[in-house]
Amino acid sequence: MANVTHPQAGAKRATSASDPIYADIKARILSGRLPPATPLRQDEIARSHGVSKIPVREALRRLEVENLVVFEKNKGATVRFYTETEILQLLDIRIALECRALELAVPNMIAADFRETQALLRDYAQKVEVSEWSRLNVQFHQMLYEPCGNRQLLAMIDDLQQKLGQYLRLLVTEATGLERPMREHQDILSACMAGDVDAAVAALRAHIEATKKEVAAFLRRGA
Amino acid sequence: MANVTHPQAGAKRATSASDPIYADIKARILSGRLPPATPLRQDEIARSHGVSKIPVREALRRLEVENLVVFEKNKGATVRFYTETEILQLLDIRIALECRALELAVPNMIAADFRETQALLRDYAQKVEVSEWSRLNVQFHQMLYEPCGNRQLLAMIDDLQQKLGQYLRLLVTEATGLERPMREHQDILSACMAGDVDAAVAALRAHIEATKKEVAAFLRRGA
DNA sequence: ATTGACAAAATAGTATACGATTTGCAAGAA
DNA sequence: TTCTTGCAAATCGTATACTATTTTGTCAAT
Repeated sequence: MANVTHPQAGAKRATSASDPIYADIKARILSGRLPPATPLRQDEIARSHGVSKIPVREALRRLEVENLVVFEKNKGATVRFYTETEILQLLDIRIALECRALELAVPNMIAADFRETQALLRDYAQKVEVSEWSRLNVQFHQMLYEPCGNRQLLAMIDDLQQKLGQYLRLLVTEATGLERPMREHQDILSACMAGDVDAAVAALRAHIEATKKEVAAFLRRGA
Repeated sequence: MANVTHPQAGAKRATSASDPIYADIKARILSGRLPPATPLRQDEIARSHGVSKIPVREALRRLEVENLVVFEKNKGATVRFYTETEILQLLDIRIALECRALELAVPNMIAADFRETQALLRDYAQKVEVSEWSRLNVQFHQMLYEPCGNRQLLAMIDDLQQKLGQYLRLLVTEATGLERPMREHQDILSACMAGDVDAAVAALRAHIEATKKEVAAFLRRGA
């Protein structure tokens, strides 16, 4: 079954006209520049990218599968929004995926991993800019999971992070402050360094559950 | 943020020409009728469905995002295959998602759930047809997770099951026999009925890990 | 003023058409 | 024979063009 010479092996698929359009719209949705319910006019996108509607539609169909846009027959595509319930459910899925990734990663971590992650946490504590917090937070989590060696799992985690970021970028950091997350991050890392898988997973789970509670409160207050 | 009147709320999107094509090709890939590396000729598919290439390409782009087909520039789409490593990694993701779903589901289970699931297991034991085993197995798992109430999570589990089924439909049941899985299924259900979340999750995890070992052995033998 | 009907404009969806790339095959050279 | 080389056919990718549906704007009747 394994077949190294087959085209799809390493294959960064050569680019088609829909690829840059796909990437552009996706980035704009995930960054919040295209808020939920924004209509995505095909002619307009086509014109702005200097192509016809066909690659545009292909890009939009791809985003549809990723649950980032919604098609309505003869009305076109709009940026999808997630309900409060769905956002909280995504956090439950985060717990599943990230705990598993960490569980698989801990046995593979080496000294260099610990050094780099520890250094990241130090930077984290010193940054004052709120916009940096979010980026560093994501990076911390990625560094924890990366040694798990399961690319598909890492991709799913990344996908979730981006979707949630679209809604939570500001809140979590601003509303929460840094103390709790920082303390929890350190707990997780310490358990990893001790090689205690169960403790690390428990700490991570508690961390995400705490985040979930904050998010739930925030959304109740009417986001 | 919640908005019941918004178009995308309940929204079964009205059908476009690419929908039936998408569904057809997806079903044929997942059932194994279109084996990995099969080229998917756009003109041919278009002709057989009585449409032009455009809806066909949209369908294929959707399948590409789902990792079911691969595009190569100017060569078109082929059915994607997963390597042995990737299949085993999918099983690791199964552990993550299904254990989480069960954990969330157990507290929501009611007497009727137990009755139906128990009945299913009895049927299971009496069926002789191998083809039925696989279907009943999937159904058993779905019934366990359904009370978790997280549609997105259930959809992801279903997606995984189908992708794995494409490769493992026969093997797992034929190579393994029924004794082990049956015993493990009963263990899981008993723990659920006792309301013991931890025991249920532990039993499920052991069940999937055992499956993973069998799959690994099967694949090593050269599937 | 408000509503209803209808025409006009905008937009979506898809077939057709065509240039570009790849593939298959045959003929000739090593 | 085996390896090039060079068409010809097949196939892909996308622009153009046309139809169908939805939205918008206008005007008359209430």
